[in-house]
Amino acid sequence: MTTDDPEGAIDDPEDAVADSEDALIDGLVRSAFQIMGVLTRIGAEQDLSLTQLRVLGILRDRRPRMSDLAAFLGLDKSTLSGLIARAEQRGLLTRAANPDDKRAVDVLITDAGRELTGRLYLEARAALAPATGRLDAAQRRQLAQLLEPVLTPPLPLTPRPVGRR
Amino acid sequence: MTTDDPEGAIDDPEDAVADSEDALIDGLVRSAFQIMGVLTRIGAEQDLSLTQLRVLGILRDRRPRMSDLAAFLGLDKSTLSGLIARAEQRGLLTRAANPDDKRAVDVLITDAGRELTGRLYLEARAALAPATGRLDAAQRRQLAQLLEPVLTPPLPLTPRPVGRR
DNA sequence: TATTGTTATACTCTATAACTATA
DNA sequence: TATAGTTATAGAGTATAACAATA
Repeated sequence: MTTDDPEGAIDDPEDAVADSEDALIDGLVRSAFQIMGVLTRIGAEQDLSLTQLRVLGILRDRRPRMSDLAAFLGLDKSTLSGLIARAEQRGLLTRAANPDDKRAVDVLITDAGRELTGRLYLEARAALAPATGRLDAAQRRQLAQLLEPVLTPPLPLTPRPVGRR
Repeated sequence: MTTDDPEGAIDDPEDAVADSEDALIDGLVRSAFQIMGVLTRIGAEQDLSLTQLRVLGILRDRRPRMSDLAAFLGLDKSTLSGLIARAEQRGLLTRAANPDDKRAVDVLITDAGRELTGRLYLEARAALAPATGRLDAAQRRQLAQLLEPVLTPPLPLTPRPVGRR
């Protein structure tokens, strides 16, 4: 693939590196908007914003305090207060005092929230199946593996008490 | 990789397919939130919403009518009216009568909008470099190639007059 | 009649600022 | 003093409904 840019040397190795980054970022950005579109639509059908859906997904195996959750989401703590309050009124999650710090408030998913979240994530998988199905199983595994190093580490899991699952 | 789920048959080929889909969708969703986070932050520094930034990116080589743009973005036309009006007031894009249909309005990027968009996309690439840099160039190319079949087709490009670039 | 786009309205999301309680 | 969280406020994003102009 040559270029007709008179300023750039043809076959410059640095250009090749930059091109592979451009193509990758273009693909990542496009896939991001596509995924967000699916999640936004599925959430909207249940009057859940994208952020609320994301929070519920996080809470499935975590019990973070407000401030940690806000930092992870990149939101101001005041934004999270309202968001959590609305979801709490709908019975999807609860707030509980943090046992170690009387200033802090932990956020927990409820059974109803867990049930709804599980249902919506199945819907998302179904909605994306036509897209992911254009790869075979080996390609899907390879894509997931290549994605792994690019991903930011998630919020740490909250350990479950021994003996429960 | 075995499972301890007592309900599922071990090494069931259908389970393996489902697992590869789950892992892929998990990675795609996580990468989507990561990319959105970067774009949201970069846009916010210029008082641009994620959607406005996306619109500007689309307009770089397209001149869609309002209704087509709204449909592609998955937004109501009334939502787009406000969005475009605010960006137009800032001089980043313009509306022009569609020559073929007197009801329709085309959306065009301005020179200022193009300049800003180019700058922000460079910023996004720089912000994502630590993440994409965890792959070498060959891996980046492979990742982009595997992503390609998964992606929804973009809005059609508006052909440029011959002789211009 | 149907389509394109705008406007009025209402609600959610978001950040900033000011506040209380605790560390 | 600094940190955790809430509330008040204001602006942007979003959809629904009603409307005017054109197809």
